[in-house]
Parts: sequence; structure tokens; C-alpha cells
Amino acid sequence: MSSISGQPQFRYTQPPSKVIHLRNLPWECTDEELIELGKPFGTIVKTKCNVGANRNQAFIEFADLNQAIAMISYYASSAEPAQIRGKTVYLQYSNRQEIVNNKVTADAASNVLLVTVEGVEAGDVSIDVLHLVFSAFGFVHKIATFEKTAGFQALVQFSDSDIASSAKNALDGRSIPRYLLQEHVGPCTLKINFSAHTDLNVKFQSHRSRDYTNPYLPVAPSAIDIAGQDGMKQEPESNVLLASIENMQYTVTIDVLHEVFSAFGFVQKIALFEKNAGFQALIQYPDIQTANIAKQALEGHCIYEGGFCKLHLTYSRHTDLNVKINNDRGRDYTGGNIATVSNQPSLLGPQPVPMPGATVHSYNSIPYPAISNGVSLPQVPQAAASWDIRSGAMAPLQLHNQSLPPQLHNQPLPPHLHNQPLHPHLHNQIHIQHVAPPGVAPHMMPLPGQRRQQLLFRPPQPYGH
DNA sequence: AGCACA
Repeated sequence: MSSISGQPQFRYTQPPSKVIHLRNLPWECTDEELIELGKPFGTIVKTKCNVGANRNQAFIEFADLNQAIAMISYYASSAEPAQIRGKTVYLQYSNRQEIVNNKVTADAASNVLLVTVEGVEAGDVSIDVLHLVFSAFGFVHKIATFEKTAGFQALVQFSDSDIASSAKNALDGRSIPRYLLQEHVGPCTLKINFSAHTDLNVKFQSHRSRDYTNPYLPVAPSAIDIAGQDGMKQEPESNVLLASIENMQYTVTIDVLHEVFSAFGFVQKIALFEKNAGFQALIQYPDIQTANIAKQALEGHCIYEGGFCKLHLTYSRHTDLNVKINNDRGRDYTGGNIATVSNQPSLLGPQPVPMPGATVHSYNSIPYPAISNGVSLPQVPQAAASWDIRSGAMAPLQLHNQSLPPQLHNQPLPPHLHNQPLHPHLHNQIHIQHVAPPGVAPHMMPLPGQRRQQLLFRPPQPYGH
């Protein structure tokens, strides 16, 4: 324990530190007395007394190293030793660089997080969105939301503090992805602390509290609403879809969107716009059912292989888009008498513009051959298109669950599902060889739901870019 | 009189 030389090693080898270690203190010593002792030498930022088994040691931390040096130097050459309550105290530099107060457990890790959502008003962020966001890190047991002066807050309970910590580390200071929010909602930054709670007392399932461990908990009447089965949105259904495009590495044109969304029915109108530094599109179908099918089939899918241009679909509040002019920002396929910008060749001539007054049936009228190249295709129902990488052909992507409305059964296949060729004009538009990476064909890539969650905040970087 | 989980 002692040094080889017979003298304690620590005696002359302490490097300077802002922290001074004091010993031989009276047990009753207080922080005030430590401050009195050290104050003449500088600014004391922290003290700690009653340290050690005998509670007769203490620490003083100065704001500046030179102040600690001044105190040590003074008493090293002083005839009067440092004293507290008449007792000589011995000083030396501490072997630590700062006083740490582990007594303060205000921010101790907990399995319950206190989440403050900044920049929102009541109802902007549903409990289901929070559940989705936090479920990426583990099973969420309970959520309780409330409004305080601090704003919209939520307590999110995990099974243990490790999971809670990982969620906190990943999400604190970040924002809820735009596509989880309704159109009008601004950026929602999460500020996350550990709660002092360990188990929330959720009395019933409601729009403000949930217990995911107890499916038999009574449901508050106020919670029975029009939320969809996924519960992500409170928005009512609409024939107009709002598409947010995530990870948009490549240009997404109206023609591309038209191609993709036409697989489900006649697309009446499309409008593109930038919002909140993101890229969004409104796609108008003749009816809610068609929009519903497209929404469910395409949600989370990528337009391009490699996770690029992932679609996130919600119902718009619009029911009829006002497209005044056909250009690269807006398109009206209903054949109304509106102006057309001349530098949009794909709109002219053979562009598949159905007759005026077209209904969902009119999507059959798109002037493509029903079958091309003699390639027989799987039976309807078909939903989204999928490009075969090797052949460049488009293969059908099955709808997962629901049945199609009657009018979509036994119809000729939509143009996407045809092997070759597309109309020359459109062909060039949708193959997007100029935007896809070399050797990669445009491709509809379904991503599993869990992966979607994983990607929420950390979109993949394509090809090492 | 000799470095803090408190």
C-alpha cells in the first residue's frame, strides 16, 4: 500500500486539480465552513463534506485551477495551518478533476419516460403516433398523455429502464417524422426525461391514456372514434391521398406518380408541392374506396429499389384538387378544358387522358393493350406495380388483405402490369433511367412494418453515399 | 490524516 521508499506515494505526486481534498475534518463540518475556508482563494463551485468512512474528509472544487493552486500554495508555506473549528485540516489536490454528486438522482434512469412534445397543440400528435414511435425500441406497456403548462406531454412506460434509455437516447431532441403527422402540424420535437414513476395507473383506454398490457381494460366512450384500424391518424377518409415521399434521392415526377397510382384506378388529378422541406403530392381518385385501396397497398412502399422515395400516405382534407394548369406541379387527367404547358410532351398526343366524366371504370380506357408481348399475367386483383430487375418487366404486387371493390375485379390489367411495352412517351418517363442508379431498375419495394419503424429516424444511406 | 458508489 505504501511506497517502496517507505513514504506514501501520494504525498508528493498529486498533480494539480481544481478539486482539493481535505482530511482530518471535524465530523460536524458543514459545506458553509468549507466555503469559508476556501473563499479567500477563489470561486468555489461545489463542495462535498462528511466524506469517507469516518465522515471526516471533504472536497472543495474551485472554478479555476489557479485558485486551487493558490490555496494549496498558501497553506504549504503558511505558519498557520488551515483550521476548521480549531482543528487542523490537511489539504492536497484531489485525484479527481471535479466533484460528482451521485446523491442527486433526479434524472435517474427509469422505465418510464416523460416526453414533452414541443411545438404542438392538443390533438396534433395522437397517442397512437407516440405508441408507434416508441414501439420501435421495445414493447410499450402504457402511455398517458396530458397537457400542462410545459405543453403536450406523455408518460411512456417500458418494461425496464434499459429499453427506456435506448429510446431516450435515440429520440431526445429529434422530431416526429412528418408522415406520421397531419398536414397542418408543424415540426414536433421530442424532449425526453426519465420520469419518477415506475408504473402508470391507467384506468381505461382512451384518447389520452392506454394500457397495452391489458386488452380487457374498459374503453372510455371518448376514445371510440373514427381512427383507422392502425390507429395512426384521426383523419377522415378521402378520395384524395396525401403522399409524403421519404428518402427522395431521385426525382419523382407527376408521370411517375401517375403511373404508380393508376394501378388502383383512374387518377383524376395530381398536384406536387414542397412542404416543410419535404416533398408531397396530392393524388385524387374519383372515390374513397379507390383511394383506400391505393393507400393500403402503397403505404410504406418505395418507388425505387434500395429504399428510395418511400411513400407515406394519408388522407388529404381535400376532395377536389384545383389544377389550373397542366405542368410539372399539377396535372388534371379528367380532360377538363384547362391549359397545358407546351413543354410537357407526355401530356400531349397519346398521353392516356380518359374521357371527361370518367369514373373509376374509365381506367380501363387507358389506351394500352391489355396484354403485350404475349406474356400472361397473374389474375386480378392486382395492386401496385413491381418492376422485375432483370427483365425490366413489371410484375404485380399482391394486395395483402382486403378484397377489391367489384368494379375492379375481372378487369383488364392496368398498364403497369403489362410486360412491354408501355407507351413510348410514358415509357421513357417512368423508367427513369436518368435518375435510378446504374443497373438498378425502378422497383416497388415492400418493406416490412418493423423495418419501417427502424427506418423512421435513420433512413439508410444508399450505396455508401 | 490519506480520495467520494451515497
